[in-house]
Amino acid sequence: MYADVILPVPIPKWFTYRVEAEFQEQIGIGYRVMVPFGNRKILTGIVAKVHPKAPEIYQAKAILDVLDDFPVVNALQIKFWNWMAGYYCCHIGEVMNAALPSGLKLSTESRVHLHPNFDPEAPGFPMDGRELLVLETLAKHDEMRVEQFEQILPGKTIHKIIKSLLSKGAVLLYESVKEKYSPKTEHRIRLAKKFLTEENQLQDLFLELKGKQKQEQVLLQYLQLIPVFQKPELNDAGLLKNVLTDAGCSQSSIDTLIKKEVLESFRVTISRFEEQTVGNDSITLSPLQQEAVQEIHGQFEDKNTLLLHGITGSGKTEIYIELIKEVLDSGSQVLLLLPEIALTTHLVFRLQKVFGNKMGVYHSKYSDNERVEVWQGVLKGRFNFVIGVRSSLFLPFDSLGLVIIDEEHEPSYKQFDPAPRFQARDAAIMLAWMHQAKTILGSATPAFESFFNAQNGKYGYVKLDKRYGNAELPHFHLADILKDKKKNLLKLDFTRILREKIQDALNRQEQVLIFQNRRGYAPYISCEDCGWIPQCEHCDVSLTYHQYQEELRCHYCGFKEKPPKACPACGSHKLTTVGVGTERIEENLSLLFPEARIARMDLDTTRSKYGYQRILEDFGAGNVDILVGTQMITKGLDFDRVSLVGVVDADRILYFPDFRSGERAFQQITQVAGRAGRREKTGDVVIQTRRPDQLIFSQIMSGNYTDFYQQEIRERKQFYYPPFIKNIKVTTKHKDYKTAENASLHLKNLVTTIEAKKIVLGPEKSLIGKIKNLYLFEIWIKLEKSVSVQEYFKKELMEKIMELQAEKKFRSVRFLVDVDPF
DNA sequence: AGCACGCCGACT
DNA sequence: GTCGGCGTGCTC
Repeated sequence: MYADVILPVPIPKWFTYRVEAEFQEQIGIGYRVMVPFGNRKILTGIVAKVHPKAPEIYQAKAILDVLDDFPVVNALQIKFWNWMAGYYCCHIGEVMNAALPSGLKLSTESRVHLHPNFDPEAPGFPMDGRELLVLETLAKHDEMRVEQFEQILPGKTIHKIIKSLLSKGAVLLYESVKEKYSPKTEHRIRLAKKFLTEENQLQDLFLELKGKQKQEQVLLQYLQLIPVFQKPELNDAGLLKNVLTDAGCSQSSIDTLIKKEVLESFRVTISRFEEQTVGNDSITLSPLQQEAVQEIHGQFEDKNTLLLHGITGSGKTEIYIELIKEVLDSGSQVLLLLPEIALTTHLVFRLQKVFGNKMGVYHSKYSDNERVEVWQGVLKGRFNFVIGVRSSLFLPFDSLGLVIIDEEHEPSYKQFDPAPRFQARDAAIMLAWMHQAKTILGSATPAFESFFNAQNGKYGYVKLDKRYGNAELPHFHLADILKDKKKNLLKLDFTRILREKIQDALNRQEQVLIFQNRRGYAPYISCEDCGWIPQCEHCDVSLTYHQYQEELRCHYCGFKEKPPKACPACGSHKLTTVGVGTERIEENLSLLFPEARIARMDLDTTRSKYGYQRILEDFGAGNVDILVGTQMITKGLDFDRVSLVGVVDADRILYFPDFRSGERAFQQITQVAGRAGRREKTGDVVIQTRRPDQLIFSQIMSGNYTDFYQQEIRERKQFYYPPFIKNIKVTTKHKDYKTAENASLHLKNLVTTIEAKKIVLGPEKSLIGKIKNLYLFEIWIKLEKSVSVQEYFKKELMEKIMELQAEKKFRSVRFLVDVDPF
């Protein structure tokens, strides 16, 4: 028998291994196996297929070990991985890497042993000083990890020395596999069994303990808590040690009793997730919501995917809950995808109250061990309902009935950097299709792709356009930055109207959100005399000034340095900051409103595990009057006391060189505006711009998504943009500018020859021309939207890339393929 | 992607 | 001489 194994390596090949007789019974699709790879390495992979066909052109190596008693991945998942690798032009090993929580990936460590037959006294081996040092250290430690020698012998010579010792027969080297996941355990104690079976034993024991007060006390306390004769099953479960110590028993007496074998100490595996109360919160749907549920059911008769277009505060959550309940009752599983930030909000608590411990949460800030437990929970049926971020798509579901993607327009559903560069919304639709499940896309401002599909009937469409409790849309105000500037009314980047509105809100003790989509203090600093701007050494960007840490930082590679005292170009001391980031807004606000309590929420203040939660809780508790933030604040804030939202610089969002900038601006401004005023109160939104005459503002203000869509979509059609075509971007990356450009140009020429209806643009320097010392060039392909054309084209494209990489001069060029890029 | 192999320059 | 740089080839 042979097994095709998926390995975590980016090589577009199957790896076939021999299955020895001893494993033939135990192996199957989805089992983790340990296999030798190359000379030294041992990898763990997942079995994708078991078959009797021996590979023809090479000798298959044997599988070393099968690691599981039951598969950790099911056949459907492997099918899904395969689809993803094909669609997003990457290797299945890369998909596997993204899919498995790293706790399920095993790592191997090289360990070194002294050879048992090696006699250090025996002469004849010339050993140099460093070899002797290694031997001496080994003699003391018996066994060591290779990396441990790095402390003793700095430099990269360790491997050579060990190799030399190996050839002299002085040491042995072996690979030890370490399972990264470790279950959480608890230390418990209980009364030894023998005291339960014979009653006299216990009396004898008390006689024996006479005079040993402390020990007696322990025993009495234990018996008081656990009535061992009435309820012997309680004794089996035992007691946490600290329950006794908390009750005043002495630690050492407990230990003595354990030593005397009166008490036994044992460990039990416990879950990292507290048992929640079984959900029993019921919900009542409003008549409108009931109607929507009915409509969804109706459309699901002949549509598999549905767009639920519900404005902020229209009560989508209750509709979700109702539908989830129905599917769970029918015995199927449910997946609810959310953008990361939305996972920290009441929505989760809300759902937890309803679904209790049937619901698993999969968050990117969870530890590895926690993720493995969610994975296993899904595998074993503990969690039939999971709410999680993009990567929860990969959990081992076997019978999904419903997938919901909330805030489906969110760009964070697209993974950029390591392959697979997948769009979780689209992948979820495919996953649902494989499960014969239904999909709901929920949003107040749908992605154009989704709305387009709803319009042409591919998706069902249900609209909720009444705010819950009939709360009204906020009042919008456009503030003309240039006009205020002329009249000298612009103070510290705030127009008069925004300042007044903030003051009003503060006076009424209401809260304010200020949105500025740029972190740091200022985008850059500049010399007033010669115009010099500090650039990153490794990237083609100017450095952002962060005042708080008093440093210049590159947002692309993390490079930082102290700002210079004088201009290095001309020596001038007139260095000023240019532009406005969140830090500066925060500072300006504290100057304008010294009495207000101000907080900031951006990547820099939320880096820690519970970063956002802390800020959100503070804000929710009313300890903060004004919250400044990047797009993070556009989601997940549902606080009744926010009555004003200010957008500092709408133009920044609008003039991004990208065909989606209009769509994005509409979404971001609408979303952040939705935070203003809820329930009975009507909120205010102030948008600062230099171009108040633009049509998009009136569309945002009237909440007229459809008008906006109609107008934009015409342009998309005219200029061949999605959703009318498929976009594929190929980036070439190399440390040498010319090589990167050349590779891109050659690829363009090759791609042009592929027979398909398409337009190829480029090569063009990337928006950021250099990142981490690598130059970036890209070509864009606009491709006809038929599935067969796409499949053919992608196959050809990958072949062309391989062709190029076979050429010497392009060997070290990296080609990154991004399907449906942002 | 790693990692070994192998061929060159810069030092003890 | 050796150490370590990196170009090249390979992984069932």
